[in-house]
Amino acid sequence: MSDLLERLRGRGWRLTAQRRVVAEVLDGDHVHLTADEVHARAAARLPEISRATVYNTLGELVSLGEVIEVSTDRRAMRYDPNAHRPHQHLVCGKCGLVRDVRPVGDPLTDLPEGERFGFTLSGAEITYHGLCPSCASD
Amino acid sequence: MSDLLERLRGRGWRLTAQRRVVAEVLDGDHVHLTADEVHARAAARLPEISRATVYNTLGELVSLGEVIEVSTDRRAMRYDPNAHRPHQHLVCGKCGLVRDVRPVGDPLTDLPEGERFGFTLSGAEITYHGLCPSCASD
DNA sequence: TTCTTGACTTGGACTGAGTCCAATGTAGGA
DNA sequence: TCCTACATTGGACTCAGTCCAAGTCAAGAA
Ligand SMILES: [Mn+2]
Ligand SMILES: [Mn+2]
Ligand SMILES: [Zn+2]
Ligand SMILES: [Zn+2]
Repeated sequence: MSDLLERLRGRGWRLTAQRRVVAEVLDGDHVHLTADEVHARAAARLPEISRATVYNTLGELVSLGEVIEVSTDRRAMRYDPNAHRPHQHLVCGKCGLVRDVRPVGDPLTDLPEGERFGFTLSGAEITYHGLCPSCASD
Repeated sequence: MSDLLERLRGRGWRLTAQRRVVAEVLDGDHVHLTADEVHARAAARLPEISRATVYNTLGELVSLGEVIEVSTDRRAMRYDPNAHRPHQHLVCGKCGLVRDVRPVGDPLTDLPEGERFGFTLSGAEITYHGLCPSCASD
């Protein structure tokens, strides 16, 4: 994650305490936090950080391609640091748990020419829905 | 569409003018309107209809399985009367045009056992992204 | 090391989408 | 025709996110 910060500094990013804690909070696997969750965790380390800065920083990380936005429900957008390896999402409909998954094959090839309506395709997003082990046994 | 209204009346639905115009507005193919678009079109026929009633009616149609909710962007939910035949969506990233598409195969079978994390799967939603013919030639 | 300055951060006002509710109206059975 | 449980209404409210003017500060220049 500090290699991330170095990379961004090389791209002209000013390294502030606020940006550092946001990057730290986003470290890990299967991380899909909302902006307010990021803010709460960042504020635990740096109490004066504002919501506006969290939104600014997340937006920059997204446009720099270091974080992707994922919407798993009709509520808040989630921020995912696993931007380097393409993947899809498996969501528990009861507790909201999100796992990164890699289906076999390229989703784009499943859409036959006759179903493309002349579009130029650029990508596909898949959300698998189900119940996680602990929610299934309730 | 009036067969829909009959079916719902058989299920104890009171047939009001408001519900009738909401159902009429949702008729057609490749229809994916936001609640406010439904409200605007319904109000053209029945000026006194309220936003609250449009939301109530759409919510009922969704829980009765007659309409599905689709979120194609980070903005408003869209309401899709094509609830009878399972399908996926192809979205133009520029103008927002949405087409119903049917990829080959069952998306669920593309997720190998080792990538299911013990979940009980219930469905998969795919959004294909691209540019429609007129946006691609700009 | 200090200076300078444009980039960064801040709190709070604002927006858009959606929910909730108490008061009012009405579909449809008796 | 009457009754009433169900439906509709406007407006207040919530939640996620955006915007802004004022204040702060990282980091290059000297
Ligand atoms: Mn992910
Ligand atoms: Mn559709
Ligand atoms: Zn669960
Ligand atoms: Zn287009």
